[in-house]
Amino acid sequence: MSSTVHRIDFRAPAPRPLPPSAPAAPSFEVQGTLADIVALMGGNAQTLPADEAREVLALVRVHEGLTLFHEGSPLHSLHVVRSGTMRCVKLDDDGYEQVVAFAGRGDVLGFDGLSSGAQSVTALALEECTLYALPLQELRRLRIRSAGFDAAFLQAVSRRLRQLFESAEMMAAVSSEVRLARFVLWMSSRMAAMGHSPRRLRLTMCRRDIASFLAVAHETVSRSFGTLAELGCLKVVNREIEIIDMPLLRKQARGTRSAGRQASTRPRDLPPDPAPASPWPAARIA
Amino acid sequence: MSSTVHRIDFRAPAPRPLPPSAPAAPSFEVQGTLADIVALMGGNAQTLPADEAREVLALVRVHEGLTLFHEGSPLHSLHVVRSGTMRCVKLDDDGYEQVVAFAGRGDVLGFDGLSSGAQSVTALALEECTLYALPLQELRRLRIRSAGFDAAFLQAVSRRLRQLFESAEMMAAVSSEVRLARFVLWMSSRMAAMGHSPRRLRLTMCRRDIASFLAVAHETVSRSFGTLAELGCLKVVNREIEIIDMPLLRKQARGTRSAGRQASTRPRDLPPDPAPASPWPAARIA
DNA sequence: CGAACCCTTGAGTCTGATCAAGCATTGTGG
DNA sequence: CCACAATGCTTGATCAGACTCAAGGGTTCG
Repeated sequence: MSSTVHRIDFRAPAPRPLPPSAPAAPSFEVQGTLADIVALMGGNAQTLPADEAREVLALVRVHEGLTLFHEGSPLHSLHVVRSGTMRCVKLDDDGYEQVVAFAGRGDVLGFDGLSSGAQSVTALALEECTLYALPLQELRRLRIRSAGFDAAFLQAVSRRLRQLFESAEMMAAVSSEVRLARFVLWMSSRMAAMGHSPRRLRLTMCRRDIASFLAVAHETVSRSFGTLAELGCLKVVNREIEIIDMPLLRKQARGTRSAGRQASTRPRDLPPDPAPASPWPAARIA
Repeated sequence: MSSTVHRIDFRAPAPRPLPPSAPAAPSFEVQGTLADIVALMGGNAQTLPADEAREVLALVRVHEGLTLFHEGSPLHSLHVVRSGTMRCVKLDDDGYEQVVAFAGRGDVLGFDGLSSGAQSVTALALEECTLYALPLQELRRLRIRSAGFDAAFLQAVSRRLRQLFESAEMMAAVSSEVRLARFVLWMSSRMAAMGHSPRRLRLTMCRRDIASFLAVAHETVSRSFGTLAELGCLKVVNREIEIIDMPLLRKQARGTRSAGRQASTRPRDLPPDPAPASPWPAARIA
């Protein structure tokens, strides 16, 4: 301990090349309506007046592997993912990168840069993606023009914020196996929210990305997948995941103190009184 | 591995008692103006029309240890911290709690619940706190009435979002020592942003809270503090932290491959070409 | 076919979680 | 005012989960 000199950085993700400096020249397509994006963000498109609903918005297409925007670059527009998955990374001082989020359909990108005027993460496409581009000026105009859009927008940002809390919960301590189980469940619920089957996932990111996101080594991700498969929770073939036993998977995702002694389970500073059942409405987080 | 049965959950935080079911009866005080809260959230209060600036807003006071709201409870109002520090936790299925954020002056609480209509975390006061209470209806009214408020509000939410990315970066992998170093720097920059000295910190949370937040054991936090002190970065006396050698601390907060061999430093999939200097504006994240 | 990745598996080492005491502080009640 | 209990903080010893290093199959692509 005293000789920190020898400390080796065992940060999970292996080094990545500097992003393929492709300045990302996404092709624009004039498509999409206000009704579209409102629904996308979780608002109620029905309530939009007809004239608003027909407003046309710009769409951007980003090809696999390309960068939509770079950390530190000036913030011109927000983006809302319409299809595909984006990977948000922060560049470490050493050039290592840390995956801080995966953004899918309905997620807002760039909002976190509003307060500083610069992007706080780099966003790359894990697969072919289409996104609504909302120049800040346009954003303001829309929010003023359409109360429905404004509400939906806030909804989307709120969802994003909650997602980050959830991912904090994922990365929080616990063993790597539990972390991965939670990750799979998270992906599953996202799939479900998009109308897809919650049991069959096609991961769009490689092991290393998952590893970086969960803050473990990519070899550990492999091994944990293996373990979960052995347990009968999953069937794993490369990036194809099938959830075999959902309850078991959930169980794995929990504290996993499972069988055996649970001696120290009792909160050690439990007050003398019997502490009645939880006095507030049970949390109903995913 | 095959026998996960024996896996022990080594999640960092020790068990906590169920929150002191105190229903938190905060005392209300009629204080605070719109100009106040706008400045607090990072907006420009100067630009507010005089009549708007004088709008009076409700303040809530929460005493140390008390709960402002519980995870899962219906969302009535957002809150903006004016003084003090709040601790945001998520309750694990087993009753363990995970600290997901510390909220200080200017931070918005509850916004993440907007999309679901329920609080997604529990908020407790680490010390005596005062907060602006913004009932949702009031919030909408203010946003419509005052463009300045609206802008400031978005700013604050944006800041919060970025903070979460930053804390993701903190928890991300790396050794516990590095994590703690980053935590201290983070606290320091927060102090600086509030006009306080960035070298002298009075931590408002106990070791266990830090441990939970960073996803390590509380003993490890102690040891890491010790190590950083030995290295000459810090002086630590209980919750009083003095940063002695800021550059050294920063260095510790980095990848910390420090001296010795740095063989594998070269990104292993560096493209054949010499890869010129970073093509985009250097990231300037704290 | 080779190059470049991605994924998996193995062996060895080390950080950090656990369990267990010990001080230091605080505050409560006799 | 002083003991006693309750917490918070620190330190030690032990053990195992996970990181690193290394190497081998599988794919995809030019």
